[in-house]
Amino acid sequence: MSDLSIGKLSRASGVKVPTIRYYETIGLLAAPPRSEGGQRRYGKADVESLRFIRHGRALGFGLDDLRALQDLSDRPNQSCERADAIASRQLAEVERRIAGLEAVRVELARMLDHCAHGEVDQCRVIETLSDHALCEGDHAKLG
Amino acid sequence: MSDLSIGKLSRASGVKVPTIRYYETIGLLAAPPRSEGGQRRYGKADVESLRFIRHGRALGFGLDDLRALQDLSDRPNQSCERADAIASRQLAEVERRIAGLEAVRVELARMLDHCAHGEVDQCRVIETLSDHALCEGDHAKLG
DNA sequence: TTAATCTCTCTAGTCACTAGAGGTTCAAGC
DNA sequence: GCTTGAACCTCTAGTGACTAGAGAGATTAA
Repeated sequence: MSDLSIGKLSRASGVKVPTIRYYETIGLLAAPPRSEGGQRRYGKADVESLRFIRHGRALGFGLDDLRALQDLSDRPNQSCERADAIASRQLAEVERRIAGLEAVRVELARMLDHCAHGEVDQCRVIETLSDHALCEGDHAKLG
Repeated sequence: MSDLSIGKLSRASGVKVPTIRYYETIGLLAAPPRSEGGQRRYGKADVESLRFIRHGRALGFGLDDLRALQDLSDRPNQSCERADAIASRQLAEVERRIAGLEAVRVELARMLDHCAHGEVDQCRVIETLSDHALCEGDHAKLG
């Protein structure tokens, strides 16, 4: 009802203009009505919707998950089991990534620590990278 | 000299066949000689090269960084200042990501913890996502 | 020789945007 | 009412680092 242009919606929601249009093309945000000249006109519900998405993205949810969570929030009488499941999976994924990055952090720090800051042929940084045996398998994919 | 096919190189290095070809197209791995029938034939140096790359990727380095580090390791008499700089930047980046993910982990855990496991309209998970005010700004981009 | 496996190139798809070209509409000031 | 400049439109292509698949040719073991 408040008749926002895409630029105003962008400022109100913190989501960039091209990103809003992108969300529309993939069906994550409903296509709004248009002005006579063909420009998009949004209402307050769209601000909420985009904030929801933005917050979810900041928490690392994929757009598919956010679509599912949006669908759930539109049907308030359902069990929130599915929402829980999605969030739990995301938490597990985040924990997995933290663990991976932590291992990486340790190895990078050790590399830098042991480097004598001399010439390349004695450089721990490059040496460590070359010598995969020193680390084989102890750091997972970072996703 | 050991005349490996791309499949054997793949098994020896732990890098998938299409990825090896991809590295060749972007100039990260040198184009090898070919058999009479046109198939790629590799030597031991390629195994080393791919292990170097694989280890670097596992540590989160981008392919451009790995190209730079490769170049450095080919010129052993240079100062390793640049290698140090690249690794330091990477360490900082990893630490930034860990911090971001840690904030995300805390919020996801709180969400799930407070969820009464009832219906969607009382669901903390969806509520928290909707209510961006609860978190505004306290978690950075995850990169 | 034959069959199975491997390898070849090429194109297109992934995710979640981002950038740019080239053109149209809107809103504010005069 | 007119002008100007910002905002808006669509469309295509690019990002990083691969991954998937089609359709054809090469290699190798029995």
